[in-house]
Amino acid sequence: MPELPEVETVARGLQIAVAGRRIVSVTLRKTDFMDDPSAIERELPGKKIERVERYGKFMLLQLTGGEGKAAERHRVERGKKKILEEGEAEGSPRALLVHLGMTGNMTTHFAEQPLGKHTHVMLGLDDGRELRYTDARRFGRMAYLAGETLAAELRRFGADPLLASAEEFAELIRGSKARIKALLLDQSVVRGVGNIYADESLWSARIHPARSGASLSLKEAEMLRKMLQKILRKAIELRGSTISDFVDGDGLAGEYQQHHKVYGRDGQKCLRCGAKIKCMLVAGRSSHYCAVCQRAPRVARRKEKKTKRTRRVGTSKK
DNA sequence: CTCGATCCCTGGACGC
DNA sequence: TGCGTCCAGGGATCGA
Repeated sequence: MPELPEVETVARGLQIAVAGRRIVSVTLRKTDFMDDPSAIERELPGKKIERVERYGKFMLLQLTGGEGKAAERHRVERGKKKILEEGEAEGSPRALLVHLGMTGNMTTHFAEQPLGKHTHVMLGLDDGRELRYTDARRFGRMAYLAGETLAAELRRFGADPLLASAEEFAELIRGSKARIKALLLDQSVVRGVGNIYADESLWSARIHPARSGASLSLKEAEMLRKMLQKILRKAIELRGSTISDFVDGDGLAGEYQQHHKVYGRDGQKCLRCGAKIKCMLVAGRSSHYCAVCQRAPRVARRKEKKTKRTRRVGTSKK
């Protein structure tokens, strides 16, 4: 499941593999995960991939230069005013935004290699290779954005956890009554953190996932920031976590899953105190924690005792 | 503002 | 072996 470290891993790989290459062709299969498939078909051919970087859980393929004939015609038709409004004037930034969702990946192939079952985008490159996007569940997203549209999209997201200062982070977290786990997962608060690294950092900082952000002391907020950064850096170093099938551009699995302290360890012993690791739903996500090391807020503690098991009956159909 | 519920989607795990 | 069912997860959206 690609979170910040996994996306960083893929982005770094692609920076080496495809930066400087020009896109010569675009072939799409399923397109329901794209904002505007026709824009992708129209705008990408002729563009050069200047660089590939990570933005939260997104990859940004920064594009420059040449337009396809169709794009040129399209522009002329719309007139200059409209173009400026949409921020597509000459020299304005353009990028292909790629979110890997749960099962997405982007890798280079030789054009003659057979397509995977869930490969939905093939970008032909000027050296004969293909940059392919594969995503079984299509929880990902792909969008071609430029100028102010691109800038506005990027503004929706919060701080990069690796860059956030102590003051900024504490303010973001302590300024909300929402539960800390929900805040960590909220991309408009902090960009890039998903379920695994939220649980891992909360365990390391000894903070219960159901605590309100506002209830954290300055010291706790700073501990959380430090642990989060430490964990993310280490995970990047180890090319992320491979739970089911995540691999980087070289087909290499990540190794950070071997360092998970709580995620997926429910029922096993806490590596710090030996108590049993528990799992509860917080912010709609399974949250792994140690009830001894991470002291629960009052409300949650009461709830934990009362609530046995709320099973929902599936919506049978078909 | 914050919450939970629901939907999207498919592979894999599990029960029978 | 082969069904059916449930579950995972990020994010959008909607109603409470």
